[in-house]
Amino acid sequence: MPKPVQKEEIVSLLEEIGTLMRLAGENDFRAIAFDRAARTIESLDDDINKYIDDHTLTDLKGIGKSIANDVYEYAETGSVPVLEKLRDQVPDALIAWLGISGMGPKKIYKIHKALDITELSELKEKCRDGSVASLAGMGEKTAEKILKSIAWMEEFSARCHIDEATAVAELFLEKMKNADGVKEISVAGSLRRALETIGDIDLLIAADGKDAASLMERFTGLDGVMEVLGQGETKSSVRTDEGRQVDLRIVSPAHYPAALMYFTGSKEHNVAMRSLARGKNMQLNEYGLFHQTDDKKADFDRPLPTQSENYIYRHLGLGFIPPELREDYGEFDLAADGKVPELVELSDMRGILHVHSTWSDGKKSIREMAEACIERGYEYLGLTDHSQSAAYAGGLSIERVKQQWEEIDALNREYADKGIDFTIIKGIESDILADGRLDYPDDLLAEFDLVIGSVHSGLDHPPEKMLNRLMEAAAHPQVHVVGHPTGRLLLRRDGNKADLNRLIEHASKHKTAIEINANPRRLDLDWRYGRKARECGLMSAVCPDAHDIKGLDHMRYGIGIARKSGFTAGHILNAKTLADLKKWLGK
DNA sequence: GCCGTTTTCGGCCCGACTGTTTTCAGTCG
Ligand SMILES: Nc1nc2c(ncn2[C@H]2C[C@H](O)[C@@H](COP(=O)(O)OP(=O)(O)OP(=O)(O)O)O2)c(=O)[nH]1
Ligand SMILES: [Mg+2]
Ligand SMILES: [Mg+2]
Ligand SMILES: [Zn+2]
Repeated sequence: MPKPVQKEEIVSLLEEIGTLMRLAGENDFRAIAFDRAARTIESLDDDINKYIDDHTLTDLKGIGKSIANDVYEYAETGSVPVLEKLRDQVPDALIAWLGISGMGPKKIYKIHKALDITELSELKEKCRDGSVASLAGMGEKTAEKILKSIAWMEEFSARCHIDEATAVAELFLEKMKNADGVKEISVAGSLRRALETIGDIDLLIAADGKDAASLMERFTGLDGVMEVLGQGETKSSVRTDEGRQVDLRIVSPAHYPAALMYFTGSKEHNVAMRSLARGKNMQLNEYGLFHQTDDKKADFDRPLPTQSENYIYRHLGLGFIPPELREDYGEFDLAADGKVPELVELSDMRGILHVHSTWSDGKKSIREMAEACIERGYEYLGLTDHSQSAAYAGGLSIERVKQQWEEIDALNREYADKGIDFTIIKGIESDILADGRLDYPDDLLAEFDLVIGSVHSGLDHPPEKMLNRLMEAAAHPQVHVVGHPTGRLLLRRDGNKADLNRLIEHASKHKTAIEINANPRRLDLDWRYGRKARECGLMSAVCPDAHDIKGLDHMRYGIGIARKSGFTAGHILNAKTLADLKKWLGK
């Protein structure tokens, strides 16, 4: 029996093979096969070791005999011959060079071979001293561009949080939308899909051909544009002062729907759509959906009607797929059967859960937070300050809890007297202690109307132990919601590696919800667990985890993740009316 | 390397921009 492996190990193993293959100049389709296999393993929601023990990996899509045997071999021996051979051929250090924009596998391998260098520092040196420019197919500009790209890479991170990207996008939208000739304008790319982190910001404009050039000029000349990375007739890219890349694509109004679909992606969704089209003797690109010519190219003289994205899905026998679902992560199965869920919307939300006040580490009083909720049209606020062990965050002693309840009671009476239809719910975000117990005696916990159990300490516990803590909390009769289950901080700190598929099964069984923490630094539970969660009938809650008033406006990002998860309003606790929520909490 | 109610071999998404080239490869979206 081979020793158990972690899913993540296999994923990075396959990714490394694929990447090194490309660098080694292998057939790209072979490399793509390894990438695809990695994606399949990554999306597995049961134990990979079962497939390894039973030798059934080839049941999975994109995994054939060859890759399956590589994985079995790895599980047995800890190494794979094909990878060892590739490592001999291509130094691992070259993988870092792929982060330099404008540098792909061909250039990297060529420079590495011709100049016998592998380190980034050496590459910089050889760009400066003219060695790179003297290579065939390269020149002065090549070397300059490499140096510039390395500088960008070292100064700015490749991806950013979604709130930062949203702010950049809104600024550019504002500055472009009233320009002469703009007929339509939209955010596209990962931001439109509400991905948890954003690489660059993609904008699409519909305009007549005569206006395109002046719009491009306007875009590349905007305040805050530090550098123009490229400028053509239909698309341009710039870098902002903050180091974010913004791409603009301009198409004529007739092409706008197809272009919006293309530019929204994801790449994997696009590839799947285009393959589907070919399978039906049609060709899909950013200009539309077309019948085929005899040599299976797009016949631009024979377009199908595409007045909206929806038309394109229809022609391909699919229901409309909302942008958030376009990740090639199961949406085609849903859309083919007409089973795309009616996704939850921000306007479905009736109340706010998981908010901190000055009683613990929040910046605003209960009254201030409550009034901000009222202004935003919410019916209730589930106040959840930190519990007593969270000394670092001003966690509440039992005595303070009781004092807080008095303040809440007084505020609720005041709202009732004034005829304001708003209720503050007595809640707590209780630490899940190292042994899985909660942070107050059960009889006190029972007096709260809302208990969120979250891990804030012992973050380095091994996966199995962490899972046990989370499962124990989920099974605790007084716990309603498990908070930010992995504890990840996007772009900063990986979350714990507990098997969340098992937590989801367990929580569903005990009728405990798992939150989607809407803070753009967390967005945890991750949307990739949505399918599993829906299968298990898990409830969730979209929680701002707000420590100040601005934090309440993070709800939109949490809703994005809830939609990516495939959740309807029926899956979300705080889409319930207060009466229904109370019924659920009191179960 | 993977896959198949049009196939077990021959496809695998498709177009824009750049730089170095003299007709296109490489990279990116
Ligand atoms: N058909 C096709 N479309 C692509 C390809 N690469 C990118 N696109 C489309 C889909 C992408 O969502 C869109 C924008 O590209 P980006 O590189 O900005 O990717 P995206 O925004 O999805 O992710 P990001 O957060 O920017 O890394 O362009 C491709 O290889 N083929
Ligand atoms: Mg993008
Ligand atoms: Mg882009
Ligand atoms: Zn917390």
